[in-house]
Amino acid sequence: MGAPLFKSTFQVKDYDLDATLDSGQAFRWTREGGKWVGVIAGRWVSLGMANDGLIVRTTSEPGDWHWLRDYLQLDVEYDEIVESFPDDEAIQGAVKACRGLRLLRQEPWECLASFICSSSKQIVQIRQIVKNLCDRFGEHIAVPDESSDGRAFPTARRLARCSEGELRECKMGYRAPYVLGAAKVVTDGGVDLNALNDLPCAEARRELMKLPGVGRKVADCVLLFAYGFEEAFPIDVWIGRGLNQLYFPKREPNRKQLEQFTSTYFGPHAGYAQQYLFHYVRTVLEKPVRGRALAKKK
DNA sequence: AACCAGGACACAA
DNA sequence: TTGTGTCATGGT
Repeated sequence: MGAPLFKSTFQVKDYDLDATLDSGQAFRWTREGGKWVGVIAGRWVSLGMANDGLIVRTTSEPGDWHWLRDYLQLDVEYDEIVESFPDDEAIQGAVKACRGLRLLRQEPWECLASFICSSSKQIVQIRQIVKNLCDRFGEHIAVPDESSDGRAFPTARRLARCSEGELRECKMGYRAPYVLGAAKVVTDGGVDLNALNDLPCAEARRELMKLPGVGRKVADCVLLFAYGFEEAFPIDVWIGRGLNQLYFPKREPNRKQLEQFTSTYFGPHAGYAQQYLFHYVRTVLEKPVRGRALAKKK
């Protein structure tokens, strides 16, 4: 039979669970009957909202909830963050439309491997690749219902033992050698993921970019979503188009110029601003036109 | 049925 | 240093 389930409630305010778990920063959360089911640090977890309270069910012994508070970032000063944004129409509109959207604090290796797989992929496909990896190579974890199959995200050590073909069977295509190479470097200490917390953001970024398949954008995602470097501002195709539309409707700057702009303009919590803009352009601005409106001109 | 996706990389200029 | 073709796979 399944593992016993422990329930606890956390008082939260300004926390939009749906937006947070479904905004393209983490890829394993699934909706199951009004609740979100996922895995945090090898623990099966179910999350739900009711009466301004966050209801948590987990197979992990209650007591020290630090792993949960840290992952969900329950203790951040939300108001201070959104009030630090510049007072322009675009970002203020995004905050107004997405109030309660949060950044998570994910495990570095899972975040890193997932975003190596993310390049030039739609979010639904990234989720499928990550699921394939977990189903094939993740350790079994305790689950409340024996009919379900809970697994942790596979360790770097485990993936380093895979063949490139086994990874390609997870449908990650040309990213397979990247994931394999990164897993090997991380496993034999070429890059120490546990040491990046103590580095300045720029140095941590340089370390990450030593890994195969990790360029500026993937590195920034990991810096922001796993290490909490809030000055990191990942620029993908959506953010690039969004910034062009909202801030530079005529000029159309290139990627480097956008990096310059975003490194100062949005302030010390720029990474949060980035997540608001990302969610905003995807759920509000471009919904009716599905991208065509901003196609390359000429 | 084309077009594009939370890009990185080797290679050109 | 900045710009282009290529790389799998599948959603819309």
